[in-house]
Amino acid sequence: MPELPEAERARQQIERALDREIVAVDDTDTYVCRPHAPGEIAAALVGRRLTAAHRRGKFLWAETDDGGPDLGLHLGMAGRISVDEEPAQNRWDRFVLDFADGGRLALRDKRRLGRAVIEPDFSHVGPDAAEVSRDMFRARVGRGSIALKAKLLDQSAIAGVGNLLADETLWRARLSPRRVAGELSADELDHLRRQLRAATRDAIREGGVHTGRFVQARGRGGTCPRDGAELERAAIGERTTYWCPICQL
DNA sequence: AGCATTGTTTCACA
DNA sequence: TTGTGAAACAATGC
Repeated sequence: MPELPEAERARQQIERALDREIVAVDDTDTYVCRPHAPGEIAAALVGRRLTAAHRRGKFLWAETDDGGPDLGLHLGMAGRISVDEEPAQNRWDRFVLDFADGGRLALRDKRRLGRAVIEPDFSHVGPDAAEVSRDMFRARVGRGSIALKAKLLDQSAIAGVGNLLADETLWRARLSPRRVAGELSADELDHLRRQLRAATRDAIREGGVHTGRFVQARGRGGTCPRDGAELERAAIGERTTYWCPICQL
């Protein structure tokens, strides 16, 4: 599920858990909490409160009071943030904060590719895909011999675009995922950035990347919503990619 | 049974 | 050293 729009939703959930005293932490999933040992995150957080929730791309973090450490969270391939919901049945709550008021915040993740960590390092994460400036976008996306689709997925170039949002954006921009990133013109890059912002904004408003017009058509191995052509399919950047061979050039 | 999967990290190689 | 590509990771769903 989680791409930038879902991560933004998760950030808003975390905001509901601010300013409440943390009385217990379940950090016993050593894979989700790696490289921390069990109890390490708990020792750092018990007695503190979360004071602000932030996001860059798909990476989330919360500040804590009294100069405490930041808590980094990532949804991985299937995670979501649940606040004040009943505990999940089958041990899908991989990381949990319990609050003094009886509420709780959980990283609920059927797979275990989500992540909880103290003092997260974002030094290799690029600017947020929804906020990146025109000049920054040209410089970071419009370079290299890599396929354009793969460049959009590179979180160190710009952060937040996942497989579905990439396909949706490229379709809107009428650009082929196979184009070489470094060979796009400045005009094409500006246009791509506009379409990326629009696709992201729409997805946040409508409730997720699944609501995208192209994503919906794509799932059913279908046809281009614009011209009805059979969609092309291939692995690009190690991810399954769909595009319209007629209108995406 | 086998394969694919909305993500990230790590490693090999040019 | 940098950029690129591929595999590993965990668990579920089709």
